[in-house]
Amino acid sequence: MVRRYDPDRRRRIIDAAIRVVGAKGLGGLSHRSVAAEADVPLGSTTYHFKTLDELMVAALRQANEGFAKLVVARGALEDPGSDVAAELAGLVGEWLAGDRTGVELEYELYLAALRRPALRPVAAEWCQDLADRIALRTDPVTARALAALLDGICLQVLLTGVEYDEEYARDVLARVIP
Amino acid sequence: MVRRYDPDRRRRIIDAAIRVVGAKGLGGLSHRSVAAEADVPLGSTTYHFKTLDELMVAALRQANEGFAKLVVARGALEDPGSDVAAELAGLVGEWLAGDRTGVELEYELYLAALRRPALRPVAAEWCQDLADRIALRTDPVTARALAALLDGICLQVLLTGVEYDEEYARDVLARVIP
DNA sequence: ATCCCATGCGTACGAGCGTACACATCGATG
DNA sequence: CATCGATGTGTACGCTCGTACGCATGGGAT
Repeated sequence: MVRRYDPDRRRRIIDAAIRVVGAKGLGGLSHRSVAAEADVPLGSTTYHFKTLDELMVAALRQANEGFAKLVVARGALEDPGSDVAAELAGLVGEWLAGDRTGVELEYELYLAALRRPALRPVAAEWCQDLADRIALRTDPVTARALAALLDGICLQVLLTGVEYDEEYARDVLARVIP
Repeated sequence: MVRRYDPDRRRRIIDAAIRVVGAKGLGGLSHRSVAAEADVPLGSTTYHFKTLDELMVAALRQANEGFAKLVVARGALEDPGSDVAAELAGLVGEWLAGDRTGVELEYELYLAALRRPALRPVAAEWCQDLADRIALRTDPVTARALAALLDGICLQVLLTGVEYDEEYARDVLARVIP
């Protein structure tokens, strides 16, 4: 009965949800676990998010900004003279290099969209955003293919435990660019 | 107390598990749901599979043969003179065309493997198998890239709801082949 | 023929879950 | 200042779950 009328309550719940998914996976996400992590009562999470899907969508939306921010921070895809394949390969390398919690989170939510229609639009947005960014430097068809290949490469790294090989990525990405 | 000494008990439980995952997703898999689907008592599933992970591994291993069987049935990748890109694009088209239960199942495995180390080897096997098959017709590096691109394309189709475009797939796959 | 134990069966327990709902508390509105 | 709605809080209900455990059974080893 202490922290009443918290203006950031909603945001804090979303942040907590991201931490929970990062720590325990999507399966560990529940109104209760989020409430505990956010240090708010159970009723508060159910008030702001009637269903778990709603909470997931909000969390996924926020988490998905991770890669986008990396792109901006790196200033990738900006210089029209640079090697697109090399830039993308480097970008993914940096993304995978640090704390992989964010990466795993993105893909977990991404793949969860397979079974949860509510997440589908968010996943589609993520695809589209990436393709759009790449399309600044290539034609749209190539951009979509590059996005698909990047996804595939990331998944292979995450799932098979194989090391990310930036050389290899740059090479095969370059092949897709006509 | 009727069906005692069922020699196929284990197999029937696995089959039931596959049906359950196909119908309700991995999240719907539980000892109880499988027991109900297989029409066996709860104790029987827990006896044959101490943990859910064990059951998942068995079920997914069996389910993963789906794509491989399709490859064999189609006789794909056999004729050394054929167009590899076209064959792969057609294969995926056929895979995605019919009942998508098997397809979703495969990708659900990916999702689960992200968080469950027990499933990682199974996912890795699937990746490796596909790459090996393709490597019959290309060098290993290209094969791995093709497998990644196929994954990415499938995911885009499954997640964004966009129609599978075999022409497009054939085109971009061909670009990867040197 | 006897015995052992892998296998099958039923039940019970405690934990965690989503949901619902009644009550408390402020901010804004008039 | 009075009121009302939005927001926050606490609790309780009914459900499903994994797990454990005791008993039953009969095939195969001896």
